[in-house]
Amino acid sequence: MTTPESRLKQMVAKLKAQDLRLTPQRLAILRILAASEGHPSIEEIFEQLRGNFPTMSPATVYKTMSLLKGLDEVLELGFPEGVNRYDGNKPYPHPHVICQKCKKIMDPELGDLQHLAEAAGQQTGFRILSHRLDFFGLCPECQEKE
Amino acid sequence: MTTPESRLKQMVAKLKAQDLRLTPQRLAILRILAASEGHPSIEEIFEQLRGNFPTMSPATVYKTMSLLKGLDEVLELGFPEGVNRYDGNKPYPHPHVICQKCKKIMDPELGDLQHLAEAAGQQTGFRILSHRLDFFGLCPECQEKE
DNA sequence: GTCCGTGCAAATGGTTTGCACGACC
DNA sequence: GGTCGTGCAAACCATTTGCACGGAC
Repeated sequence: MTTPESRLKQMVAKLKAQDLRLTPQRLAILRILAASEGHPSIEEIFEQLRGNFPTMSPATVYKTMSLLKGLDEVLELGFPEGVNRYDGNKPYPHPHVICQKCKKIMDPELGDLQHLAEAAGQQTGFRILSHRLDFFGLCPECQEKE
Repeated sequence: MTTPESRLKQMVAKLKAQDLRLTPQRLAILRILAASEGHPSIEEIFEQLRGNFPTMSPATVYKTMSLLKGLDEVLELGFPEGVNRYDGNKPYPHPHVICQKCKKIMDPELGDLQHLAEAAGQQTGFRILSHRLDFFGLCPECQEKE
């Protein structure tokens, strides 16, 4: 089990190792990512930062998330018909369960998909490098409201 | 094994059953979808149609694909960082293998994911309704060119 | 003859980019 | 002090939408 504190240290260490600057804005974003149980959007992160950084721009959040993605310190979940979501706790591919109504996202534990990836690679001749598995449905709260 | 002809008939029947009009443009799009082994984009479909329909507009292709998606006669694969792709042969969720370089898409046969969907639903309390599984990597041709 | 579908053009909206000032190291 | 990061605004671009004409039934 990774704690928010240790996760934060990991990310800070990664930045320093790359000679990247640890600005107050970046540190604040890292704190949110390390502490967040959910899968925040750019907008949500931006709103949390506005209080402490009145001049904060969404562009800075976009750029920081792009940077962290390049360092493999955050997993980006892009959605063609919606807003991107980010996972700073498990920055590697893993399955997600997504509510079609309220957009809540959870992480089920399903074991790994290694055997599926190997089968897919063998059948097609592809060298498989990554994957994404999303389940779509209704969360318990949205089921009740139906 | 479904043939292009029978697949075309299925789609035409679905349109008629809904009292939707079978225009020459729609018929041409259905033909392309039924015959296509690949996973064409709107642009690719549009280009194939230009010859026969000089006045054809991309908007018509977009609207038709949206219509077919609503009828469950085509599977839309949306990509946040790229162009949507469409599968008219298997209009239900199934795994895909995608080349990161040339964007080729293939369908591996991996058995169904029913047990994974059930496990995900039980763990999270979600009612699972759909899913998407993509494997990303390099196709044989793009591996050689590295 | 009616209503739906087509096709042009304009709008949409999350994300990206350019650029100049300011701050981290 | 030099360079990188921030933040404003403008650009981007696939997709969606509005609207009026024309064709399917």
